[in-house]
Amino acid sequence: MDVQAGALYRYFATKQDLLTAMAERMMDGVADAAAEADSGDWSERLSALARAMRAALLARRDGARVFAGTYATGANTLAFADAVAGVMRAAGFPDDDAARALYTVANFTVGHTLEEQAALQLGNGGPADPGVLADAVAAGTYPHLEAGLPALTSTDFTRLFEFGLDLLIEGLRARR
Amino acid sequence: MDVQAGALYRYFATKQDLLTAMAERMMDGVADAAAEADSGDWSERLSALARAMRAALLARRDGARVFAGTYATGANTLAFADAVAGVMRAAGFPDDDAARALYTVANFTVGHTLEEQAALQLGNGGPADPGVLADAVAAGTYPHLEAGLPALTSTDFTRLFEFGLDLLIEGLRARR
DNA sequence: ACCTGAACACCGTTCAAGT
DNA sequence: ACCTGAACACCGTTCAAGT
Repeated sequence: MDVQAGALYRYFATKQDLLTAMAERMMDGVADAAAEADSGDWSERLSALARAMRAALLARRDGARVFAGTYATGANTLAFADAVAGVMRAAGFPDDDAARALYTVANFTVGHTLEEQAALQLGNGGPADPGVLADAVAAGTYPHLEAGLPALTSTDFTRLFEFGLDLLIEGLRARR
Repeated sequence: MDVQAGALYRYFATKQDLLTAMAERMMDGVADAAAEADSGDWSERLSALARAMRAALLARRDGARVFAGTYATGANTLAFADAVAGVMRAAGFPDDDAARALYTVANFTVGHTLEEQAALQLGNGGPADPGVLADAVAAGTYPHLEAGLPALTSTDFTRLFEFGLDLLIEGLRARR
């Protein structure tokens, strides 16, 4: 914005408040992903919500860090949370499990995207480039990491996200 | 430490380096949790590693935030990663799935503990107390959140962590 | 009503000077 | 060898003064 930093204090009491408003803004429309899911299957609707949240965080520089650093309780964020819990309850899960599943999915999504965006910035001329991990593994004796190095240094974060999401959904299915 | 801030620059080139060293220090001994697990079952050994990591982050103020903000590739962190991948490979998972499972477990654990420590600090005279969520839900129309409010506002973070961990493990079992 | 510009306290970093 | 003290640039915040 073409404005001095101090001018923002007319609209937000503190920088935290500004960041919280930004987090709220990022979540705009994310809850709609459930209704837009192709099938009526609960697992597809849950996946759609998680993917929409990841996409929303990825759309802004440091989106995950901003979201993780705030305690957003705005309408968009609550609508998203309500949608996730709603999908779970409709699938037959008890109310408290639906609430816990919401936290698990959200925490995983934020944790994943936090790492994804951090890796993106390291690639963009940051202090440590991705080769650091390969070098560190080569320097020590980590047989299991060495075996998984292709997957560990892969930049296909979508696949990594889908892997974790699949684990959560299969875990939910087993508990149903 | 009884020392001026500037004195630390004899040991660390930048504050980031100091934080990375702190992250490394927190992970000291966490990898040993796998060997100390009661049973030889892979799921018990994996759970033990995840619990040990959460405990290590919880042991320090802002532990999760420090860990999430660094790109730690020290011996302790790599030993932990190698232990997780090792448990997975021994359980029969292919190398790349073992690597991805490591990321999923780590991202979930960091994401969960990040939120857990944030909530702890909000309780300690922070700007927003836990009642904020209840108030926000009461003000709007969020039927599914209302139904799950007891679980949503619970301070039993161990139970919440175990719930998510169980989902991941059952998801892994289904894929095995 | 809304912004600028200057000021303040604070923090990351540097470095000459002390011991 | 290791620390202090002062300095610098930068950032979050405040506020009087402008339009």
